[in-house]
Amino acid sequence: MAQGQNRSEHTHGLLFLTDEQLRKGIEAMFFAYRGFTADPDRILAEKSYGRAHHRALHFIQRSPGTTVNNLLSTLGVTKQSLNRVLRTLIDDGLVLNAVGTKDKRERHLSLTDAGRELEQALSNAQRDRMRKAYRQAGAEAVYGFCTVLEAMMDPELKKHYDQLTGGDIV
Amino acid sequence: MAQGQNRSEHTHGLLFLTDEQLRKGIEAMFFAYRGFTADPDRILAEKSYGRAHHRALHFIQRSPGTTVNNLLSTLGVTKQSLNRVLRTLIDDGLVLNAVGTKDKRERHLSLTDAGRELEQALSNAQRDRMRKAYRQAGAEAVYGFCTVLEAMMDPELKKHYDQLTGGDIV
DNA sequence: CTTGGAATGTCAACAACACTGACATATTAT
DNA sequence: ATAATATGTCAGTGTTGTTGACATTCCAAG
Repeated sequence: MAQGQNRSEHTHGLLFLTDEQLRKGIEAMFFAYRGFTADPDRILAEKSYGRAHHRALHFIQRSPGTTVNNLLSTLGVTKQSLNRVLRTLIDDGLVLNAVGTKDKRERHLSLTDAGRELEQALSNAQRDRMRKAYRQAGAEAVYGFCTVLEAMMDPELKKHYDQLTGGDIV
Repeated sequence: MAQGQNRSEHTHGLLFLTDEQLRKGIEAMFFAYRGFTADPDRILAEKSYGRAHHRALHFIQRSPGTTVNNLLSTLGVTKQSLNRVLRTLIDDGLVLNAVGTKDKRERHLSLTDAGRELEQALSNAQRDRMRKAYRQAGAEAVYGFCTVLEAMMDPELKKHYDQLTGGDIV
């Protein structure tokens, strides 16, 4: 299917992108995302948690002491939706909810030891797959991988990403 | 945050992957996937369809005449879940459901003109973002992007992907 | 030709996770 | 005092996934 032409586009740095090539990239995203979430999903199912719990744990771990509002805009869900998840995590003793010292309206979220433990288990599973994929693909590919993903983000989401990662990946 | 070291890892082709770097890749997938689905989601919301409808339309367009069972294993959902979606698409006149000629148990799925029209609108929106990201990132990056995504897939899903794409991307 | 199994469709119930809208409370800012 | 902010909560709804059960249709093997 015109693979020679495709390769030449690649090696010559030209981008004559056909709909077919774009469609392949779309399908790659679809199938890869399934793999991306598969391992944590298995762990979560055991503890009757869902993906939403994983996301909350991840970003709380990533920004300990973050406020509910900040987490809200990072995750891009409604407060009711986030609250349902946070409620169970707090009740189960995985997340701490501390009243702010400067502004007492704010609640600062952090993980308990148990919360860190689960977050670690989930992250390890996800990182294992990511590490294998990285190793298999090679450093150049990883660099390109992140570059394209960053270019795919909505500007508003990119801000959150940059804030978390310091704007540079790999 | 040790970016000089990161860059050297990249340029020297070595992969000393820290948990921090892997975590960044994970967040890139998370934020990018949100952007990836954002544009089709807006169109779908207007017509009160969901992502599941988009996926069905996409893979039926991709393999016209495919059977329900094949679609089932590609999408990785239960037949009840898929059937609910197919039902509405067939009733709304977007999908055709033809009894198999050789094996009359099988149903062969294809798009009507209206179905093709919606699928095109959805795909165009998604491809536009993908195209911009590809152009912005460059050909080398695109190649790496697909390589890493492919390495991230479950072997079972990779089969479906290879079957659809012919095993070579970009 | 009967029978077993495969492919499909459908019903019911349920759960996760998103949404909207409304309302309460505490706190801070004006 | 009053307005705005940050958070929490209640109620209702929708999409998408799940299980389990059951019927139908049809192919293929005995």
